[in-house]
Amino acid sequence: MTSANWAVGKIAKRAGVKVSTLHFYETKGLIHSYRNAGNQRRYSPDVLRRIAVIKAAQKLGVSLEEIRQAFADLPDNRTPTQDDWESLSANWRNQLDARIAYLERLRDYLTGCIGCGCLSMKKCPLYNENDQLAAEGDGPVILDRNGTPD
Amino acid sequence: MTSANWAVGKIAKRAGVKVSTLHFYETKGLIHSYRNAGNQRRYSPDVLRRIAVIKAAQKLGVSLEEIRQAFADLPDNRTPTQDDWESLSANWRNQLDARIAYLERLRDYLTGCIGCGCLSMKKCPLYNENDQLAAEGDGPVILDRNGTPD
DNA sequence: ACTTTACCTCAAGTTAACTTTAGGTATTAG
DNA sequence: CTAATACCTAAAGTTAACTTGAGGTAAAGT
Repeated sequence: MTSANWAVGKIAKRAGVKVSTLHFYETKGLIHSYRNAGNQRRYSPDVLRRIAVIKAAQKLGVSLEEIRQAFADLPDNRTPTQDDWESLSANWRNQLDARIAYLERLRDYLTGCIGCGCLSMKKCPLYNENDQLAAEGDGPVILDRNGTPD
Repeated sequence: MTSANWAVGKIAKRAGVKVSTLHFYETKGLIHSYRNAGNQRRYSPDVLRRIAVIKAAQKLGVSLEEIRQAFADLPDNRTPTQDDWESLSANWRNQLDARIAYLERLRDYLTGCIGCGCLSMKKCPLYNENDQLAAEGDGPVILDRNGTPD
């Protein structure tokens, strides 16, 4: 069995997070601890890698809830092996690619919109991209010349 | 003078936001309204463009506070003209470029880290990028072989 | 005129991801 | 053995960006 005798303060220091964060991650089901005779948390060193995965995923823009689900999908909830991490990262990489692509599209629109005066709510993709509003019916519309109500 | 006789519900509908959002933006100093005899808000149609700018900026990842500051930097706090919007967007574009570059770097690391087993807290850029933790002293460190505490 | 719909203000609720505080126990250093 | 740390739990506070609710007024439709 893995040695599980690290106290929470030691783990926190090594991982570069606060003790309260570890408590919090535990309540969220992201990490796990054992208890010693005095009811204090003791950790297997595996938890450090798990925290590293959490922190890395957060940088990719993955929420704790998504991370929790990814961890939960691991067979019997164990700490990810290298293979597990590979599939997690492949998954998250797709999300990252999508986010990058989205921002790049915005950047292009932003460039295109400079000086074109197209920042009218209905036409400009900067405003409407990914909005259902862009369709028909109510929602953003272009102002008429004189801007009178009704 | 600009006609300022749009009621908040009309503006909300045209802009595709809730009335409460307009109230909220007003308390944050992002938009401005006039009052009629019965103390109800009335808007100049300019506000629609301002909302469009807010929404566009949010998509770029700019916070409301940063938007407020950008608006406040406009001479006499007026609605941005095309030139104003150009300089705002040039500014925000830089931020966007930086964000994209950052995510691209993460993507590269993610690719590089797949299968390399480097997700150890001290070495892996996925964990340490932009962290002051990466330097010296306390902070994330690599586990030793046997993972014993102290 | 009367009734519905739109507004108003102020306070409190919401979500994510934590941190802080309070009151109390376990460990550790000397 | 004792004092200083380290831990524990549960609850409340924090920030951003809004939304919801309560109690009451104004405007609009018929």
